[in-house]
Amino acid sequence: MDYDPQELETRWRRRWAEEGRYEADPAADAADAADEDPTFITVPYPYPSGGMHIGHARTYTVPDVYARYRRQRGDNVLFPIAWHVTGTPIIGAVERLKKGEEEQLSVLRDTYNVAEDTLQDLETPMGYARHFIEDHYKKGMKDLGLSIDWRREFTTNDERYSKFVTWQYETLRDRGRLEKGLHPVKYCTNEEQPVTTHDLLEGEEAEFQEYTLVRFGRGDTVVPMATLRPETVRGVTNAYIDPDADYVIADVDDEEWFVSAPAVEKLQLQGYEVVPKRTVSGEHLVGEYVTNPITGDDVLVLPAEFVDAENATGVVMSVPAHSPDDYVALQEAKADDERLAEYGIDPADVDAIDPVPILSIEGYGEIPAKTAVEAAGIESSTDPALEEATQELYNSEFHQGRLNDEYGEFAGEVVEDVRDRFRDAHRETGAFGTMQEFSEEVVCRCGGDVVVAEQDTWFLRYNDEDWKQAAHDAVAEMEAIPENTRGEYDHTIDWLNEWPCIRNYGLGTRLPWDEDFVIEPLSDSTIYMAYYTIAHRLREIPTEDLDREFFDALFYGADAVDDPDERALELRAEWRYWYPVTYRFSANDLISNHLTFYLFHHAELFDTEQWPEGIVIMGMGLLEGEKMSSSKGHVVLPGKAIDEYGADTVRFFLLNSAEPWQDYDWRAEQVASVRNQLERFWTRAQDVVDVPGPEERPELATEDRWLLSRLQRTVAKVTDAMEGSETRTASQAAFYDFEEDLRWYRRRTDRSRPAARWTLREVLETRLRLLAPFIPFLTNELHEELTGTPAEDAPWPEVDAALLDSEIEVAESQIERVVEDIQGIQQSLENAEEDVPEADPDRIRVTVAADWKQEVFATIAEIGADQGAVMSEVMQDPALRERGNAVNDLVGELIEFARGRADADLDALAAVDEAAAYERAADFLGREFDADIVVQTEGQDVEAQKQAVPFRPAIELEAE
RNA sequence: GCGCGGGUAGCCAAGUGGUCAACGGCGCAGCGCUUAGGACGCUGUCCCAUAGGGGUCCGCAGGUUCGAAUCCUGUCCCGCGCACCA
Repeated sequence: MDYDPQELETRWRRRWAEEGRYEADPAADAADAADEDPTFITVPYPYPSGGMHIGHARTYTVPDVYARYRRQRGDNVLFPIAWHVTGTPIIGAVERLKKGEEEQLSVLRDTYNVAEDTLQDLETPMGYARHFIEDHYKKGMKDLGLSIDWRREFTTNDERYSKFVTWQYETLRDRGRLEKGLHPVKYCTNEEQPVTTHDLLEGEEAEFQEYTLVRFGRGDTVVPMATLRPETVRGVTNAYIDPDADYVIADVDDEEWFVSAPAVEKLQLQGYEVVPKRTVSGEHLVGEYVTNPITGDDVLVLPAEFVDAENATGVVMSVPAHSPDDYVALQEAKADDERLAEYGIDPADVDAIDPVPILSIEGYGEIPAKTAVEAAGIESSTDPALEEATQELYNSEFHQGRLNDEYGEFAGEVVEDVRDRFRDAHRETGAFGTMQEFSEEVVCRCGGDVVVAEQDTWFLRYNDEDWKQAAHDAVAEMEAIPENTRGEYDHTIDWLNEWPCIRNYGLGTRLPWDEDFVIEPLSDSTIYMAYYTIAHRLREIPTEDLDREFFDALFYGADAVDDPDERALELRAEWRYWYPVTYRFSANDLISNHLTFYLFHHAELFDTEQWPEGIVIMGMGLLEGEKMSSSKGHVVLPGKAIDEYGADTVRFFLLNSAEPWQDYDWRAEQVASVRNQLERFWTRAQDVVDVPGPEERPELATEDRWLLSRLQRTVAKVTDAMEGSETRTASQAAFYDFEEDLRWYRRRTDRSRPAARWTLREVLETRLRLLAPFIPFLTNELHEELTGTPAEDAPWPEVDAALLDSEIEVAESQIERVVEDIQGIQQSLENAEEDVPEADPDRIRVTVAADWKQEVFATIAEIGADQGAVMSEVMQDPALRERGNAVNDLVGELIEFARGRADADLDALAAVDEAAAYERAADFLGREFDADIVVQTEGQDVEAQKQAVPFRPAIELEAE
């Protein structure tokens, strides 16, 4: 029968669905259930804001392979899936669709093949989600043959799920892990509401920057200067303002402030009470003096066009000693008496301004900005090198600059270490304020300006020390695969601050005590693995019964509430049966948020024994060496790949091309080659199925025993690899590596022998079981043909120690070695310019080393690769002593050979009867080289022309 | 800047102290099989070599060791993540 993956895969899919093959439940008998150690595998639920591509296929196939492996090992395995729809991406996608945005339509039509008459179904968020769930993810997952328990699926917008999340957040609040506070958000001044990155036209990369407002004063009016370098306040020599821009004098809280007009709204949005009183041009302040709140010095305000009134307060302080920008600006101001005079400034006052250094740094002079400007040869503020010089000096000063003595308690410290403390100290005294601003311009899709607003929000207190400690404990107790990711969790835990966990709009669960807000996606997905264990049975319970007490009873037991709901206690048994999660498989970029949140929340809400047992990190996918991108159409859809190659090929490629945590690259050429290999495997397996061998195990030839021994090694290696989720190593060993052994076996032996047929059948059955997690369709089919049972229902193979035979393996590798040596000699002879008849020999003479040489090797195998010890042992033997130097040379050579080999291998080698091994292989060697093979022993039959050494027989090619 | 990963033959890629001129795949070449092609099998694919050999080699430069692709130091280059975005 030809390999027809479409046909056979369709059949198995139907069978699995009809049988409910992967629906997992605790054992009916409670006592049995208590004994079991079930396996619970999870993977982050997909976000159906678009279709599924081949990268997703791998994300879900890796856990599937592990799940299938554990099932064959006899575990009860639960592998569930659900759908994450929380937040704004789906809403945003629907809105772009409804607006008829070309790019969005193109992604839907061209990349994801959405039919025209289906598009209207996508115009509601859940309609949109449902389309991608059903037609893409679910279909793709079923086509791939994922062993998912489909009864448990849900979406994060379901009302019962919301009840669960409600319980979670009420519990967290009661435990003091939630806190109300202010938080900077992106806010569209046109739409008058917060916006997300997806809503932006420009400035997606913009970062929040926290400016310090240094409260300079002019009389009773505060003139707040915005700076990112508050520690330079003692170096301020003057200020700059845009003389032509609009500024306002306003009441801010209980004071009068002077700020740029655009700053008014920003300050209002950031929690300041601002009432503008009158608008003036910047010129109003030019030529005036303002007072430095730290030093008490009065400094002159100069006009400057480079000041951007759109940024922060529109008034900046000048620190010419440390800012190349300011230094150059000051030079230019000094040089332009005319302009100063226009503004009524006495040029002499400006001339008198000298840079005031406030920190020292190696490699620069007393005035670092001067050094930098002069070194770069900058003469004008328009010189592009100025920006570079500024950046470089800024960096150096930040990491190496030490504050001068006038900084008192802060003196001598490096800026990097002292800036925040210095700033905080002056905030407390009231000299400094604060204001948030973006690092670049941000524009909303509606065209409105986006600014930073401080908004009331609820935070998760990931900064609580005791919570961090609990999360660290969770990391310490779990298995991190690969192990080098462990540090990343700890690092993230240390670095994580309070996390705003609500948004103004989006799908998902409302904040229980304030319906205006919705819990954001990374915060409503931290313990939902627990929900899987009960999802299917929760449907029988009316939503209104799913209150706080219900879940308290479910998760904390009968004693946790006064009158526990019986149904909750039943579900509790299910939860306790499956929990904790054995492995969570996830992408490495989720360590810095989702996975660490997962640990935090488990550490807080559940007992130690319910904490995650392990996390396996998965690598990224490339497509033909490049990043996948659905907007560019640079994706492969699983459906298309499965149509083209079959699901087994897709699975095998995804699992075999790299370990789960390594990056992989989908290359059509390689995939096609995998398909080819599977087809060949199928064809050869059919041969074995079609020509059955003897029922009972016959007398086996050496080659058969060799192959079976290799098979045992393969079983050991594959099992070991699977235990560590090394799917590449495992599938490589079971498929390709063993294929090499088979190739040798086919070459080496007569496969029509009954013993060979029996052996090949044995080998096939074992390999089908080893490969079943990877290519379940094909292996099920063949294993059923072979034995009557699908491979997945057969137990995982175990190493049969009786079939392991190191001696045979070692002897066989000697045969390989002889073949290679003969080929090497032939090659060398063929290199000759003239024809050498021996290159095509009629007779090959293989001479085995004399017995005394074998004895010397036996001594080495016994004692080890120690020249001195071996020599003194060997010299005890008078016969050997007689040979003197020859023995010494031989020992040296053999010790070289033995060094680095395991003792067990040396013992196996010592046990080999070389002559007998070559004699057994003589027919084979004769066929290989089309020559007569003569095996003889040195000193016994004839003396060879060349010296033989144990495991390196003398080989002589002879032509008639 | 902080954290992680990586640089191996034309390409992909295995290899963490000796069994390494370095697994395997792709590509290329020769031979066999075949009407032909494909598939399959065998052989070769850094340089030199008329007997299984020698030389050079694993980003670069040093070092440790009897011995290094593998360990250490320095250096260059590349990829990924760094938050309120799922």
